Amino acid sequence: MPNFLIAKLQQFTPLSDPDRSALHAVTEQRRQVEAREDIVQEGEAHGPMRVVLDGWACRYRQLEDGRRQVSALLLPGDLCDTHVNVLRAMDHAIGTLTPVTLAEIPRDRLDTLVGDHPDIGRALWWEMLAAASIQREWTVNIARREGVARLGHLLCELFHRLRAVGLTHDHDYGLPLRQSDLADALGLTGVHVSRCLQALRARDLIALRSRWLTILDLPALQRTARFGPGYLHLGYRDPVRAADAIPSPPPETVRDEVRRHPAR
Amino acid sequence: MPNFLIAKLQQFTPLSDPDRSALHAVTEQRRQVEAREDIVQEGEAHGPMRVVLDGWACRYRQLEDGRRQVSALLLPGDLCDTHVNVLRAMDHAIGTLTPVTLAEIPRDRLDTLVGDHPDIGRALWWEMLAAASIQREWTVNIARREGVARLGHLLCELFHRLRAVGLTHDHDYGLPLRQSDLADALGLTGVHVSRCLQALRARDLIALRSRWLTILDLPALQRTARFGPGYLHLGYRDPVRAADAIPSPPPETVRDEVRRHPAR
DNA sequence: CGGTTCATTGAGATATCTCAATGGTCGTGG
DNA sequence: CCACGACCATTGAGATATCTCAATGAACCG
Repeated sequence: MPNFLIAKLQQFTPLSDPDRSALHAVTEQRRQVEAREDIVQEGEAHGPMRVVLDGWACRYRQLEDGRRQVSALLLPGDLCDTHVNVLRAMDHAIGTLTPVTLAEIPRDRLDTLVGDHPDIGRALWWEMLAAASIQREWTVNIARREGVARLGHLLCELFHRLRAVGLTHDHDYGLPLRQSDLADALGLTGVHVSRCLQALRARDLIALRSRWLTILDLPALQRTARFGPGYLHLGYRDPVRAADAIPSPPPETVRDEVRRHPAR
Repeated sequence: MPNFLIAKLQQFTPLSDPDRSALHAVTEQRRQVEAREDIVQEGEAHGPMRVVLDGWACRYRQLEDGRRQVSALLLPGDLCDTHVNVLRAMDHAIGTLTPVTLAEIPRDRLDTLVGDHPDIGRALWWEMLAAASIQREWTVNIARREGVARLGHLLCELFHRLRAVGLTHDHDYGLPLRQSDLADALGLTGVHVSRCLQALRARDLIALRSRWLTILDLPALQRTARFGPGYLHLGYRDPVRAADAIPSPPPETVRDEVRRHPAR
């Protein structure tokens, strides 16, 4: 499996060979988590720095009435806890959506890593700020766009973020979420997400079958979603995807596809 | 005027005398900005680190259709740009809501400040992470709570944040926003905010007159808004407000009040 | 005093929700 | 290989929250 953390950080700066092997070394310690389990629970104290190396996870808060709100989607290469030792307790939980491979980097190793490799430190800084920017954009998206555009916006965002780590194939990508997950992320209902998806399909903007999304007309989708990629702060500078991360082809049969993603 | 940056950072750790005077020194360079002007515009490159020393500002994005969404409210003591030199361009604008006093700290002074005063560095870290947590909570609030609760939640948040810097008086505070500003922050319409305010008034939870908010029953308001202060990561450890920041009394006449706040 | 800005109110339009029923797909066990 | 159950997506129809537009009212300002 390619190292998606490296792929991601290289979106910010090209890293040297020593940088890359240091990152490889530091992500060797891994942990598998099943789908639909918590990685970190609300109220928990801080632990090591965790990185999602494969699979999808999310930050979420469970509301009193049983509904939940996902406040961020964590894709391969994303960091779980930027909140170093500073905050006492997690104010939200992190849970998996698919089976996830996690790297756990002890704080002291992280410190020496950043000390020895300033470019990595800067790239981690960038990742934090980009994540904050995404969070702001979610606020805007949820607050101001109606269902269809809101959903389209998320699908565009995921496309660009996945492309940055080499997890797209043309205008396709594996989308291992069910509609209720999308609803939790968008502040909508599962039922309504279903209808919004229909609307996007009816306009020939997307096709979604068996957890595989095809964007049929990216410019048109971005237009209807009023999506601009600037807030992602991605460079696509060194398109790592060819070299370091090979995307899977679109599925031939449903069964094959589902098996391959995202456990791979 | 008390230094609200110091008041705020002391919510995280008590600072030593040298720390405090270093902060005083570094915030001496000030700038006044009129109400309803931009401090930083979208697309602008990074500048010095800016701190709101007095008055209210907000992060916002202007949408194509003329509406705008406020993604964060910046109160006295809050930082404008955490995005150090890392990101190329602002993905949102920062504008004032009232007249604002700004401190502008050049990057190199910031670096030496943090180098010489590690506690300040840690406190700035904390401020960043707390801001990110607030941003997540806004996502949840806007996505999942209906108008009345959503508005109540914001009013509770502002109460706690203002109290942390000593800008409350009992259960009152100056709220220099018009209803359309609240609407922009909440993802609602001005009209609807008006109705939600009526609802809160009708339940005897708040009183709001001439930019002064009185919370008549904080526990009840927090209950109906399902507000929990944990995500603010405030300690109230060293209640600086008595020592370093004197809140203004509630207004006697409308005219007096409006003059005093927040220009002071 | 008249103008400007903001808040309030009313009434019809729309987006989204809720609840309940139906249908599809996949895995499992006989 | 089929039948069943589990899980998820789809559809329909009525309920509700919020929006839009327009009119009125209140406060303040010069």
